[in-house]
Amino acid sequence: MGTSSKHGAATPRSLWFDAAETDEELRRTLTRERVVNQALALIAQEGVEALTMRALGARIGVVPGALYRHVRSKEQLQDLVVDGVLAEVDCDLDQALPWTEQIKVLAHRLRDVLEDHPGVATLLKTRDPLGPHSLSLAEAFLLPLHDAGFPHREAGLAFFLIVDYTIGFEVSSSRISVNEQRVQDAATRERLHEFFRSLPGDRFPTLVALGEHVWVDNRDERFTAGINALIDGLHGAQRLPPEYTDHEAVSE
Amino acid sequence: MGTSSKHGAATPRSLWFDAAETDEELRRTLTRERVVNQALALIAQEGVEALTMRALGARIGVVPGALYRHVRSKEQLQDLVVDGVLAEVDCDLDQALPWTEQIKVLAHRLRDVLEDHPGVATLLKTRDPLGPHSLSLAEAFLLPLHDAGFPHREAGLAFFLIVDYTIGFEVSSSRISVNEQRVQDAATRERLHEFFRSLPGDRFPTLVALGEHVWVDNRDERFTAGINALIDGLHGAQRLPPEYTDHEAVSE
DNA sequence: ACGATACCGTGAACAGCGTTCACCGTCAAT
DNA sequence: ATTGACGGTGAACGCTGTTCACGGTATCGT
Repeated sequence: MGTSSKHGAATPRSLWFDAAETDEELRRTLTRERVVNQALALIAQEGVEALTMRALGARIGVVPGALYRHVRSKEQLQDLVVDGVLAEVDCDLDQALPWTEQIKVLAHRLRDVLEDHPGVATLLKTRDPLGPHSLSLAEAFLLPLHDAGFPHREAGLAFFLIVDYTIGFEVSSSRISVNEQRVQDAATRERLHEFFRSLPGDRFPTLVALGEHVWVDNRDERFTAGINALIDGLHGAQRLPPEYTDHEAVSE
Repeated sequence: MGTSSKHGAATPRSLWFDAAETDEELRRTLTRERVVNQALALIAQEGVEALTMRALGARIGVVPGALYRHVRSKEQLQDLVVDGVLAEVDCDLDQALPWTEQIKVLAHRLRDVLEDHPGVATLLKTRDPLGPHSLSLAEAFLLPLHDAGFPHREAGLAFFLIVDYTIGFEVSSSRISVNEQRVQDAATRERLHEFFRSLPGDRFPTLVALGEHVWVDNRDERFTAGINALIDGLHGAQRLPPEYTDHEAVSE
């Protein structure tokens, strides 16, 4: 199995089983696991854009090129980081709860973990999650949906709807960076409100009226309300005929 | 907010009114407008990651540094590109339609435009859409919501819910790939299905059962179903008491 | 126990990136 | 006709991801 390093045909399995040989690798100073852990630590401390092969090498005390013995590319490293973060999501659910509650709990757990690792959501959107823990999470989402009676296709749709929203929400609302100012900075927010007030009221009547109430730092509320609305929509769609999605006239 | 980088100041207005002096700039060979247009063309032809100051300069027939006479940084260029794309969204709505339909139409228009400019959605998630056309779009979304009776805060929540989902969807689904190849490719999709079948069935029972039905290339269907569910959820929430979002127990 | 061998970090290099800046030509205004 | 600002040039700086020949080291077969 250890021989699968170079021409491994690069099926998704490579992401999967390569790390299984932890027995021998434990004694070595530099392992793939250590590289990924240090990458996570680096991201936690300095943000996701500080994840640089050189910076990571320096942090571990190794020349940049050495990392390539354990990781095929920076992209793969990012995949591994993503999966490492997703591993923190607790996928155990109380199956006695209604499916709507189970999904809500899981979505909130996912968001909390992403919140703890700012910037990682960005990676999640860029790469796609086929690592073992990503799949465990998918399984955890799909099971309640399936048990609730969603047919295969609809369960898939609902799954993507929830996950896309959760990740997308986190990507867009958590753009922070360490040095740059975020909206919850009071001064910046005040400038933003002033900006809205300065807009031409004839062109953006609703916007200037609602502006200060819209661009506020109420991310928790936004996410909770979003997930609730979304799941309510799914709940309603569940009891409708399968032709439910056929509002073709909409997309003109 | 991410629009201003280091030298503070730089209120959002800069994005707005800088380009207002088009009178004199028209006769010059290289204008900000031309730079942005060429950037859009470059992205359309070679993808968003091909947008490089050097490549853009070469395409225009100019040394890279020359671009900085018209654009403060690559970040600002990206902001301008985003706003240029958003300008293509038709914001006129038939106010006779129910608000749900208006929002659906608008969301679909937004998605269609983003679909026409692959990769731009990525920029949208990274930068803050505060350009004039971004604001027009926000206005177009907020008006029907406001008219439908959503209070300020709830209109804002609904607006972000819809926009976050639409953009997030486009970001994540426009580049689903396995080892760099898109899922559209039938062979790759077959490999993906095979991958799902190869998964340990005891760990991912639902996943292997639904796998082939979940990861399929039905993005149009996914988006339509998602938007419908989402708006139905909003529609339902509209008639509920404001304490509606207080399922605090959910986030454990 | 010894030599072969596979492993793995080193150091240097390459190509490309965004960005800056002194320089100088061209054009508009005085 | 002189001045002066504007704007493109070319070269450089410091950064990035990635590759590769070179050794040293630890393991394995005999």
